[in-house]
Amino acid sequence: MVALPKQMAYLKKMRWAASDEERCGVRSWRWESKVDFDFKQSTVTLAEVAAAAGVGESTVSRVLRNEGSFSRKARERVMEAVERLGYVPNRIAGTLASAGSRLVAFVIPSLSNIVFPDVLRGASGVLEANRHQAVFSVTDYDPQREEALVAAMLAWRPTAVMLAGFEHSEGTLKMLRASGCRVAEVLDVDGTAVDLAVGFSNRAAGRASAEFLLKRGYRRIGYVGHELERDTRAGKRFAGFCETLASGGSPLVAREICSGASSVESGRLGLERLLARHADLDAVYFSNDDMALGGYFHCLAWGIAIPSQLAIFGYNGLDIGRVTPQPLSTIRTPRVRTGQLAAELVVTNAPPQVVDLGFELVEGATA
Amino acid sequence: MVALPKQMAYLKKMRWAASDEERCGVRSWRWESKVDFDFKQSTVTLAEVAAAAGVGESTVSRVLRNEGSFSRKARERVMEAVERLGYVPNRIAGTLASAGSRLVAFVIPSLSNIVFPDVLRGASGVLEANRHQAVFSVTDYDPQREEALVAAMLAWRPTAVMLAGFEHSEGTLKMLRASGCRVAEVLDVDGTAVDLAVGFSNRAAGRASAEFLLKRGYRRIGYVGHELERDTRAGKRFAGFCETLASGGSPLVAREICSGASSVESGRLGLERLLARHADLDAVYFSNDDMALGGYFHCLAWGIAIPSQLAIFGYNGLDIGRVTPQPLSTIRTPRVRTGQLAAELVVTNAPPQVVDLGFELVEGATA
DNA sequence: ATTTGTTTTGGCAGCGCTACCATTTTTGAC
DNA sequence: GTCAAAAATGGTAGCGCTGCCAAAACAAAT
Repeated sequence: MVALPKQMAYLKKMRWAASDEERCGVRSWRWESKVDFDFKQSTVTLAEVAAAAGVGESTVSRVLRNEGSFSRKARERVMEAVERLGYVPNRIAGTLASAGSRLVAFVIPSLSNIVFPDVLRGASGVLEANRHQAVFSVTDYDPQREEALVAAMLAWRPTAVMLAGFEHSEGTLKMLRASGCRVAEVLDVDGTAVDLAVGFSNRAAGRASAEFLLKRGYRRIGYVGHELERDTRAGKRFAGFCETLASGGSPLVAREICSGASSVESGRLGLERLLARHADLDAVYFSNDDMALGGYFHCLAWGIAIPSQLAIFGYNGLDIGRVTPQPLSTIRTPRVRTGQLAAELVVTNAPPQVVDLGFELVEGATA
Repeated sequence: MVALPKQMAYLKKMRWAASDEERCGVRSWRWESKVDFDFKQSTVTLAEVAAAAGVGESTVSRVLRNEGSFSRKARERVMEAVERLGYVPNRIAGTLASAGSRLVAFVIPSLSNIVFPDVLRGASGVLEANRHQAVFSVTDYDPQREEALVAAMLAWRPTAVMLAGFEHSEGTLKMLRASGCRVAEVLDVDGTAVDLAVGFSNRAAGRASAEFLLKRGYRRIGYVGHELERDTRAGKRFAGFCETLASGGSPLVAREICSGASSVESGRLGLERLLARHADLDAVYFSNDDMALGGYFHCLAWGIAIPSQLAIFGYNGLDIGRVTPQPLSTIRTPRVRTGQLAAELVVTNAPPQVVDLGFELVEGATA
């Protein structure tokens, strides 16, 4: 059912361009398609191309895949026919016949958290260069959905499935193992891989952050994060962080967990709430850079001096953090590289392995 | 369908083992897989399930798709066999036999520009709810690549193809029209649609921004943008902006075009360069919020008072702009909704139409 | 019981392509 | 020319599933 919003509150606000067309409002109109409205697939098949070119089907197939041997003349005739008929190969049929889908499935927690688009971006280039294609779906950090989506993905007989981290339901793991396709678990190395894993240690990142803050002399340290049960990698960072703080003799003073996904706004609100309870903190660790930026903005807005009055530390190393008036202190992670490498391992059919790409601590100016 | 195992032990308490290996470096090791390293696809077929269940193939097919009629008993026997054998349906074969891929192809310019993940996010939910799947590839704003990628996508006989905007190569258009699959062009309405279009008017957004700035009394206005030939929607905004400025009697004073994609850093550098040439500007329009944030940070860092000394105006209405110390003045666009609606139109096989979802001007505090 | 109508079932022909193999044509060395 | 080796070609059997159809089983009404 097409649900066209009839009246949206925000539209009333303003009207522009009284002159010609009214563009700002919701508007919709029919457009007489030149396309035949009976949307059936164009049905030029390889057999038809073969007939048109006056060669056998096998020859057409070989020419099109540039594989096996065929004469220059055959090639020309085939290409001519392909062009003339507007033939588009059917990979569905091709895959069924040859058992090689060249499809790589991504089952990721979210598209809002820039981390995952980054991985997709890295992988996407490599896949394309190797004539593979990316399919994806979004779990919203829900293991149940992940399981259902993995099942759906496997139905496409992908070359590989890529998932975030190691925490999956038993059912998911079982399916993956039974599927026979490659599995790449990315963005973490703290756990047991099914097959391939590419990423970095979140726990170590948490520890490194704590160590840095301690070394800088901060002692009353707090944490602002988002839902940890869902984002298990953030949970691991937090655990590593607390661990090192504790063994350093300055255990975490307080934490504020914001419900929902991480966001700049959550970070800002989280810090506000945390400081309301503990005004004497001298440093705050955030679950990631988005959250940290929110904290940073809070401080800017309220005139809290950074880092003398309060230090801020994030995670991810987003580009934006390098351009803020004071560069954000954070840990930069090779997310794009993670996607690239995972894709490379998959397309080269590399043996099972875990690759730790490490991370880089960016000192910045906020801690 | 594969029965999904119930309990998930996915939250197997992670062990935060003591300080063992140093995780921060690059490291990689082999892991002895329990999976047979001959990665052949599991080969349980529907026929085998039928045999195991003691029913015909058709019955299995009907049960699995929950379509047509079958007895309760048949259902039970089939499900039991499916579970016991770990059968995963093969959609490749299913699609070939039934001509309905339930695949929606996205050919988008970029994953770095948050706009596109937003659209994907909106579409993704709707598609999933309708048992469709998203395939995507990235053109990097290159029409040639777009053409190649569309061709590759069409080989999967998708239900629909979604593209950004209306500017496509002749070849792309021809293929799309000939493909017989639905086409949705998103994020713009200023142009001629092939089939479906969902978005908002970039021209009008540019005009609205200019009108707003003029109304606020700014007269010496500049522009900082990124490569316009590539991002045609940004180009349309710019055109609309200049148009209104000119007809308002205060034509654009200067512009600074940064090479490469839009980014916070480009915005900062761009503003710096622009001000070096024209110190007397009283407002700057940016090609989008990322760029505008960069400009905002530049001002913060250099003590340029906003908006009294210099006004800043962006485009997109990113969340982050609402949380900066001064909320960013910008135009908020319904990107997620665009993805949703486009997906809805596609899955409901709605007639060809263009839907303008409008936009909202956010006054903010920077202009 | 018999008839009529309804539900359930299984067989099988493709879907469009590739893999394999057998056949034909070409090439090159004598 | 001849002959063996190599290159080029075409026929055809599936890949795993769904759609169609006829057959079988069951139910309801006489």
